[in-house]
Amino acid sequence: MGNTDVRKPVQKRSIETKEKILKAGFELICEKGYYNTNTAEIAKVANVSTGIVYQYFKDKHDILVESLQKYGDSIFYPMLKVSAKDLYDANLDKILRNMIKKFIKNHKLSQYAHKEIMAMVHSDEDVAEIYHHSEIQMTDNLSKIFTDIGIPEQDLREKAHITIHLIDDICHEVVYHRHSSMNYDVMIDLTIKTIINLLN
Amino acid sequence: MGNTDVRKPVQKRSIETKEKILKAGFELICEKGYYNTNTAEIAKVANVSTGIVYQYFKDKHDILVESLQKYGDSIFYPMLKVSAKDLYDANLDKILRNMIKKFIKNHKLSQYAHKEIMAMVHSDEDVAEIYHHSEIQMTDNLSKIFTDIGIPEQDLREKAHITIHLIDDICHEVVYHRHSSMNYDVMIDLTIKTIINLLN
Amino acid sequence: MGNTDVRKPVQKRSIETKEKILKAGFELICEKGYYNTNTAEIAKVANVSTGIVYQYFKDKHDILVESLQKYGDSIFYPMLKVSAKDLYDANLDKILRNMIKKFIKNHKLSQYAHKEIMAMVHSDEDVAEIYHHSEIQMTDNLSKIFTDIGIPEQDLREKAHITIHLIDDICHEVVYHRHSSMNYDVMIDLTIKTIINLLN
Amino acid sequence: MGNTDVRKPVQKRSIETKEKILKAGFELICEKGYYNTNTAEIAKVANVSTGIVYQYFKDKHDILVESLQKYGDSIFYPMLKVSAKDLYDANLDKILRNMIKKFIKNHKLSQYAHKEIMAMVHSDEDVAEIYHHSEIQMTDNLSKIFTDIGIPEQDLREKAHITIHLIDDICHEVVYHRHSSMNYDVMIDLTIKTIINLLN
DNA sequence: TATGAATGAGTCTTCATTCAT
DNA sequence: AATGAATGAAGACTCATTCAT
Repeated sequence: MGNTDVRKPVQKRSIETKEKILKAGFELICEKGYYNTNTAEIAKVANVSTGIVYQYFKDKHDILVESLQKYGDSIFYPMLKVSAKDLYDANLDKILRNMIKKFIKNHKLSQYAHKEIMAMVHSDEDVAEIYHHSEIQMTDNLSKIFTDIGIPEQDLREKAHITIHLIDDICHEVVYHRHSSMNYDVMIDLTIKTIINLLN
Repeated sequence: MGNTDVRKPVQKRSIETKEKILKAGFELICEKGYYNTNTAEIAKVANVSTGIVYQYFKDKHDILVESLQKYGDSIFYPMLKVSAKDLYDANLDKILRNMIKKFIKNHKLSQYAHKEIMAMVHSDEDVAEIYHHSEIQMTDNLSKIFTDIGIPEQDLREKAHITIHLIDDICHEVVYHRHSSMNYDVMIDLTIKTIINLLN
Repeated sequence: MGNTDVRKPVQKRSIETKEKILKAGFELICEKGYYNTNTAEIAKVANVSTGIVYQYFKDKHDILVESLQKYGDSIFYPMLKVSAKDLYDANLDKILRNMIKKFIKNHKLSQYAHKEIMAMVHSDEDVAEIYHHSEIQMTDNLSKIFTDIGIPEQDLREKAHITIHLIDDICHEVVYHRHSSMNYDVMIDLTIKTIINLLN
Repeated sequence: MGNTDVRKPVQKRSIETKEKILKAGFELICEKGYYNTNTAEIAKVANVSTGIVYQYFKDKHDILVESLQKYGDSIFYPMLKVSAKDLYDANLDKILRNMIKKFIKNHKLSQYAHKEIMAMVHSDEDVAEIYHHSEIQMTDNLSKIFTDIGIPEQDLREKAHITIHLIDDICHEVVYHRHSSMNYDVMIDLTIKTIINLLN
């Protein structure tokens, strides 16, 4: 009888509360990491009481999982959020440069998140599943983009996958900017050239 | 308070004890992650008492740092431990294939470690320093290898850096083998081809 | 890390809990000393969980400081809690005798406290500040009492200070009653006579 | 058979070792307090190993007790170490001033000790016994001095006792010098005057 | 006698989670 | 639906004491 399970909010107010928690949780975890974020803080940032958190989420881990399901893509592959407009001129070099630019611009949320979440992929089945689902989808997205602009079909998904990693790497390199001895403009050019070569 | 500095072991027994703790700590952290490993467990696996840990290490974090300094390379860049023999035939394709093979063979330790440590790079200055030091060194190593086998000098360090990431990515892809829809043999071939192209 | 500041209780229940902890902490510290009292015990005596203690106090030391701020005067200068009634007859001898009597009657709390706290004055800046603030206030109080009953103003604060110590000493002497060879009635008389002489 | 008790050193080297521990322990405890001093530190300052400490002392507490027995007087009543020379001119005012001067000069060791030890008097029977034995002896000493310089015998021990406290108080006042609003020269003069009056 | 490495019980503190209101 | 006070298990770290050498 007693419905002590996690509540599935239907009322508008409920939905908003859950949303606030999810957002606060995601932001804090991204910023400081899962283990350095506590539920009291999440509640505080979400502007709700600590108790209410457990009416919408089974436990802390659940907040992580649900927030990843909701916002994960934005940290996993921010550079792949290419709009139709970006693809309009169908110039591969431009498209790739756009992706990199976009990533760098939006990297705020990803500061800590990307790597930390990746780490959890190895210890947490739920996180792993979300991540790989996201990865496949992104690969498919990119494959489709490539098809659209006339890249030959052969091994396309494998190529897309490598491309994603190449972009991801150069982006992180630039964003975190750790190597003073490295010329980033050269690296970006090299990366783009490499991808274009890979695709042809 | 107190003058209980961290002990610098000189006697043989001391050195062994510190070694045991370091090894146990590193293995557990790699396997389960830093936050999921507690000092009592490290002591237990090392077969020592909890107290002794703090005679050799300032705190738990210190175990992480020292173990990374000691064993870090093996998780950061296992594929770059190329021997002179590997370079003997001077065939780039073979060298790269060897690296990948070596990585895959030795990935045991890296299970959890690589990603988690990378995550900490963003929250932990000490870890960041060790990692980036390692990264630079690996880039230099690879640059030297490339020079040795006659790759032109231009932008060599940038190219080496991209190469490392390409190898790293494909290795993880294969080791964790997540994507049933992906043909790994093709990916390896593509990666090697891409690198060779990049270098010429 | 985290934003778990110390809570400032506003609700009635909160205030009571904090009060209970403060009281338990103070009593235990007085009875057994700061270092021989542990937080688990404080919580137990206060009839709360160990965790809640740290919602109201930053740490164990904070319990000491706050309890001193609240109850300190009662152990530092119990004899100076003279009421207006005590001063009514304006007889110095009677006033002093009253102080001593009052101290002896109320010495329960001070069993361990007075000396231990005094000891901490030398190692603990916070305790020192509270104590000296209390000391000054007591000196001022007594000066005022003296002025009220017509003692000449010259060097009055210095005289009050010496007076306080003389009373304090005789009180402790009597309360702890260590010296079988000493006649306490004589000592009290001598002390009072000495003070009266000092003031004129 | 096995003589596992605490060793009574007879050989010269043994005696010296024990001495070193005693001295180091006493100094550290005086300086930082009993609870803030650990045995490892005592051993280090004494320049011996941690293990050897337990061949000469039953436990940490034993170090405290024995060191108090040996050096206690110097912190309990440093001002009473009057030499025959000091008494030569038989001027009470001068004698008392000398005591105060001597105390202030030698207060180094007493920094922390006096109060802390006093605190322990209330929780530690052994310390209590030592302290009170010392107190009685000092009272007797001073009584004898007073007799020697012709102070009338009546209630002499009680007077000596009060005198000791008066000197003790003024000395601490001056040494720790906390009250900017207090004129210490005046206080010293008042104290001496008070004592002289008390004795006549 | 002496060393100093090792022990492990004890202490403070944190935090995910529950509960009374 | 919501609050926030309360819980208590768990973890990092300390230190008096013992033990192998």
